[in-house]
Amino acid sequence: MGWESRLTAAAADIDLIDILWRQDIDLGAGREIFDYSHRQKEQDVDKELQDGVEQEDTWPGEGEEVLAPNLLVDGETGESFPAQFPADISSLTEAVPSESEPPGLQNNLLSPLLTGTESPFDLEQQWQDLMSIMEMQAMEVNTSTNEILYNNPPGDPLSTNYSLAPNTPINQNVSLHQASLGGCSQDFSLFSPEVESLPVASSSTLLPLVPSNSTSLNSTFGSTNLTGLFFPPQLNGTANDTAGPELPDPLGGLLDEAMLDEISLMDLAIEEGFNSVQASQLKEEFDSDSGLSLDSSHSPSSLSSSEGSSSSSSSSSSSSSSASSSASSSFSEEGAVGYSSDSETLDLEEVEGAVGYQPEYSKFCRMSYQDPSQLSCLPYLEHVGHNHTYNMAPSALDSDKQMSRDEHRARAMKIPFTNDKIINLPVEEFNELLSKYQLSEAQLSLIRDIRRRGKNKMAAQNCRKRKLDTILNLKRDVEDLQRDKARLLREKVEFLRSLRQMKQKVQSLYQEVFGRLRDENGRPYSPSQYALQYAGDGSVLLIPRTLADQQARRQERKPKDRRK
DNA sequence: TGTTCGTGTCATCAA
DNA sequence: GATTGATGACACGAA
Repeated sequence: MGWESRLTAAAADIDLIDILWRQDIDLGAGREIFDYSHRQKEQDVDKELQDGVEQEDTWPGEGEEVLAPNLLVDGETGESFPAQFPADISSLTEAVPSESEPPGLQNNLLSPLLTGTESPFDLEQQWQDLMSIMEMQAMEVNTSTNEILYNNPPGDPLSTNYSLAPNTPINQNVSLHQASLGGCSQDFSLFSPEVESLPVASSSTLLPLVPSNSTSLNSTFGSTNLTGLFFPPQLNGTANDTAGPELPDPLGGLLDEAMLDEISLMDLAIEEGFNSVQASQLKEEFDSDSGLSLDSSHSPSSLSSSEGSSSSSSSSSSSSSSASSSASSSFSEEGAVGYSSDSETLDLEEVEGAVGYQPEYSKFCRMSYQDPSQLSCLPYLEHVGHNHTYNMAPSALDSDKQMSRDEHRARAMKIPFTNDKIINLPVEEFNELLSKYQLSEAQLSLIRDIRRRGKNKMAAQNCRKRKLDTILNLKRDVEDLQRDKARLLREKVEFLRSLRQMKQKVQSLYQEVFGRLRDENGRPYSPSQYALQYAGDGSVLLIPRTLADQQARRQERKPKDRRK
């Protein structure tokens, strides 16, 4: 049963909450801000109703009948709102606005639980968060966001409204004592030295908390008028003020459906087994401004026709095959060529054992030399079979007709050894080979050119592969960093949400405690005249608002002085 | 027909 | 100084 439907039992309450909500929605406060405290009060109401005790409104003259005349009309929303709300029912120190203070100041004197910690989360900060998360949505590929946001049981109004992560360290059963101790002391200015030094016993204005007896409790919560009971005019006004600027929903406008849909799409890509590169390509479907288009659609199996033909043709080269055994050992020792687009030259073992680059990213590359397994026959490097540049006419295609330009030149110049040897032999062996033959200057020049071009060709291939590796590594790094950023933003959102919930709990506890307080005559204290304040020892004091105002101002000055 | 890609080649630099 | 590797730039053919 949702909170709205429950509220239908008290239409006046709905109106009032709507008024408050509409006033605050501009400031980013979600309606759920009101929901939690209301939910708690409903529980109390149910409890009281079960006791069968029907009581009057506990705030003298603060029922709806009295409330109505005090309503003011909001110039912006056109809604009515109570005229003299105290700044914040949850304010424990400085949240005691004097009624003579201007509204602006009252806003600043909201609950210390809120004001004291809101500075990092002011409106500007919220917008920065919003923008950050808007960036995050474009890169987010983690599934956790959806899980956190959507996996709440639908029947749980708390989790539904607050989207509380399972591990969010929120104690749902926070007691007043818990709320006033330990962990809150840092964030909430409840335990200021001023508070601790208050002359508790001597001050006649300070009233010790006297727990109401059962009768007064019943008189407090027995009312069926939820508005008058839980949101007395001033308290309602406080809730309004508090929920508005103080408790903006960090997720309110951030994780909208469009964003989550996109995140879900990216999550789906991951869940469907896409690897990071594929996921990144999917992302490029959305945002293709990287300038890096790694075409993975070209599988390594799609060897170009030129490669295939060159491979087959070169493998049948008789001269190459005869020299392969002698040359290959030298190549390995020399560490010649890593990968070879003209991989026709070396057998697979030598290709893999040689220097160069293993085709780690072969699936991303169109380069046909990426996959050694595709190279069934691996003759010599000089048999470059790229048919687009050096191939002979198709009519000349037979086993050893597809030769490179240098091969043709070598044949024309009657070079007595293979281009493979020319290119890949170590310098000493190469010179030794040259010395065995009587070669003309033209032949020697051609041989040196062949060797230079052959080595440079392999170097160019290695260079290109290296460049590709660098690009891919950078792309991977970018993805990792984007993932980290998204994770940190998610954590920030969760922390903000937890903080907001804690504030709401404290606020609710304040309301509850204050509402139960009774003076000597059994009447409740007016929130416009009194406020609760925590002492350093964990006790709670009821102090006049004027004193609380002074405390609040002192608290406000402190951070300013610190900045100076 | 223009673009993109893969490749070979040259020039240059550095080790 | 020669050799070799790396790399930018260019040209070419193929898709």
